[in-house]
Parts: sequence; C-alpha cells; structure tokens
Amino acid sequence: MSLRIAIFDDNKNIRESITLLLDTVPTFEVVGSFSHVLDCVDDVRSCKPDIVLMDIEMPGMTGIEAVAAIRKEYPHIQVLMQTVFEDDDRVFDSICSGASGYILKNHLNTRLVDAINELQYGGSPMSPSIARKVLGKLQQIPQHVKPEEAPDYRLTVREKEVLACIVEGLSYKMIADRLTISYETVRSHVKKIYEKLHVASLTEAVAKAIHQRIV
Amino acid sequence: MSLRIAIFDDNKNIRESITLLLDTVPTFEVVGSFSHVLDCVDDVRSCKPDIVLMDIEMPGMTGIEAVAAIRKEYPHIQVLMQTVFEDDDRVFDSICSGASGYILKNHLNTRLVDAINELQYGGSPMSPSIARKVLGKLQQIPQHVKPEEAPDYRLTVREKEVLACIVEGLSYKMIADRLTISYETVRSHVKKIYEKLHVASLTEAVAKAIHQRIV
DNA sequence: GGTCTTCTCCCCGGATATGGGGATTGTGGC
DNA sequence: GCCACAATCCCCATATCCGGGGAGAAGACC
Repeated sequence: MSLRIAIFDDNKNIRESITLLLDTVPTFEVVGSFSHVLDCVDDVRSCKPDIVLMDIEMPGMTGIEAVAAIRKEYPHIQVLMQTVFEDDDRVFDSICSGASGYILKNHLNTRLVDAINELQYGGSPMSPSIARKVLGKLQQIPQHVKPEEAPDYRLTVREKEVLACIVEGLSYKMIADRLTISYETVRSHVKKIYEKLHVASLTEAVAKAIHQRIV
Repeated sequence: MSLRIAIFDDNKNIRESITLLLDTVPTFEVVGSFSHVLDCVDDVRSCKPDIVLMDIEMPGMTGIEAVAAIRKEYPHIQVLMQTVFEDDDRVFDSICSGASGYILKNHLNTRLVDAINELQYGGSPMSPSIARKVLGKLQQIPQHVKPEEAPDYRLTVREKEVLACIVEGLSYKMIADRLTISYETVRSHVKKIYEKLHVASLTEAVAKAIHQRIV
C-alpha cells in the first residue's frame, strides 16, 4: 500500500513541481493539493493522507495554525513543514503546534523524498540549520524544566482545594461559599495549610503554592 | 586544511574501526584517540581537534560530564555524541551539556562521515529517533517558555519594590521597615498597585505578580 | 508659572485575617 | 474497641488589611 501525501502551498508552481517529484516515487501517492488552509481539516478528512506537507507562509490561517488544527483532529498524521525563512519564532511555533519535521524550501528537491521516508520511519527530518536551532533552544531552557525540587507537603485534597481558592484571591468568606462549608472550617483548613507549608500569611502561602506548583 | 577529529571511546575495536573509516576521507584527520575521559580536557588541549566524537558510556567520568567540561574550556569545538542506548534522560542530558549532534552506534558506518560534514557546516546531525525525541521534548515545554503575554502595568520602581516585598510575604509594617518609609506610605503604594493591577487584595496581587513575572 | 507624576505621609471606619484554644463526626487501620 | 486523622464547626481577642478620602515636596515637561 502506498503512502498518501497531501500538499498545502499557495504557490501553484511549487505544488505542481512537488507533485511531479513525488510521483517519481512508486510508493508515494499525492492524494490532495490545496492552495490555502482555510478548510484544511475538511480537506484532510476527505483525502485521508498519511503525511501532510505544509507551507508555513499561507494566506488566511497560517500554516502554523493549520498544523495545530490538523493534529488536533488527526494526531496520527505526520506534518512536514516547509519554509523559505528560518527565523526562530516560526520554527518553534511550528514545533509546538505539532509538526514532525521541518525543511527549508531550497532543500526541497534534494531532501524531500528522504525526509518523507524518514518521517514514515519515526524520524524527524530537519534541515541542518534548523536542527542546530532546535538543539540550541533545548539547551537554553534546561534547568528549570526537569530537576525542579518537588517537596511533598502532604496536603489533603480538601486543603489543596482551599489553597487553590486562596491563590485565586478569594477571601475566607468566598471560599466558604464556593466549597459550601462554614467560614470557620475554612479557617481550620488554612491553619493546617500554614502549618504544613511553614508559612504564616496568605501572601506567603500563595507565593509558595505557585512557586512549588502545588496548585 | 583538514578537519581535526578526536575520538573518545572505551572500546579499542571501535576506536580503531572509526579511525580506519575516517582515514578514508582525505579532508579528515584523526588527531587523537582516547580510551577514557579522565583527562579529556588535557587531551583536547594537546591534540587541538575541531570535532570530538564522544561515547556516552565511558568509565570514570561519563561522556556527558566530559562534554560539559570540554565545551566549557573550548566552546568552539563541536561534539558528536554516540551511544548504543537512546533512553531519553541521557539524550537530553547530553544536549544540555552542549553536544551538537547525536547518533546511534549502529548508524556509525553509514552516517558518521555525513554527520561530521553536517556538523562542520552548522548542522546538528541526529539519528531519526533521536530527532523525534528532541522535537517531542520541545513540544512538552512550550507555552511558558516563549511568548507569554507581557502586559505592561506601568508600575513605578518603588511600586515594584513594594510588590516584591509583598510576594516575599512581608506585612505592611515589615515592608515599611525594609524600605525605611512609613506604614502609611506603604499603604499608598499598595493602593496604587491594586489600581494598576486591577486587584483588590494581597493574595491576588501576589498571584498576578508571579504569573505575569512582574517581580 | 502651571501641570503632571512620583513618593511621601496622615485619619477614620469597617472588613478580613491570625492565633490559640476546643469540639463533633466519620473513616480506616490495628 | 481504640487510635489517628480528615473534615467539619465554634469562640474570643488582636493584628492586619482595605477603601476612600486629603495633602505636601521634588522633579519633569511645556
């Protein structure tokens, strides 16, 4: 069974040349070719591709939004982004939207077929300069994503609920209302929370709750 | 001028076979081959490579620490990691340590030369499955790293100082002390802060300050 | 000189939070 | 049955905060 491919690109010449190129590969089948992404989810539904080639510069909805939309409906579809630009923001926006690969347009002729094959076998083809940017990005964020001390304060579920309300800025009265318990009960919980968090005021509790991601 | 390459791998056979392979490329020159990384910084200093091949599994100091050490002293050197494993943690640790590429050992024969060339021209060669992992990782961290709306509340410096104290959990009295102003002045600032942040309590102010990174 | 902003200080009255007690249920473990 | 614990409620006295005022000094801008 052949690999079904859909193309989104506002440039007719590019769509045609990509189609020609892909048609030279027996196991590939271009099942759709679209000049805009306004109906991309419908388009994808009707032509059922395994892989989508998406131009990042598109009229109307951007290619980035389109990727997000498509991946939301059809998470199994692999999306390969293509662009003439390689500015950081768009690269990372695409990645965050769920693109599985990213190649520059001037590498299309030489790399596209390989890239599609790589996608199919669980890879994430990227033009070299893109790959470098991606690694650089990962190096920037590291520390505070992974280690992140997570002391366990052993708050009960109820206490966490109360704490969440506090962080929202509610007063004891409002919390009592929201949780349909009495004002005094809220106080009791808060006292317990203070003990467990080793704080002595709402502000401290809020700061700690947010920083330690208790809420 | 040829490209100088150093090899770190505890397996003698692998070192030799890599050397043989690389020697077939006229523009490559293997300038060092080491079985451990205990003196890696010294080794690198003496053989002055452009590119380092580093096995991730090494006796003594791990390849990951070695990368960090080498990159710290010689940031211009590109390091290509190689491993038989592809467990997430080590991949990401290596990246965070500053590796510029990452290939699996069973791709060595077919990909090593290409990978080195790619490194040289500003790319970041990765085995397909590694590339996929890296993208996946980037997708996980997203929202709070990049754009993050940054509304400008136009707080004055003084107001920010007061806000910072509040987030620390200080009371008005303590803030007055810390900033050597009167209690009433603190109150005035707080009122202004409430206005500007559109909040009506310390807890809300703290939550907003932290979430919007005002402090 | 006039206007604006910032930082400083003040008063009052009411609202809210805090500290330090005590008490009652129900649940689950031993 | 006893014990620990979570969850619920109560009281009192004090501390602290909040809203809505007013006001003076210093500097920036026109």
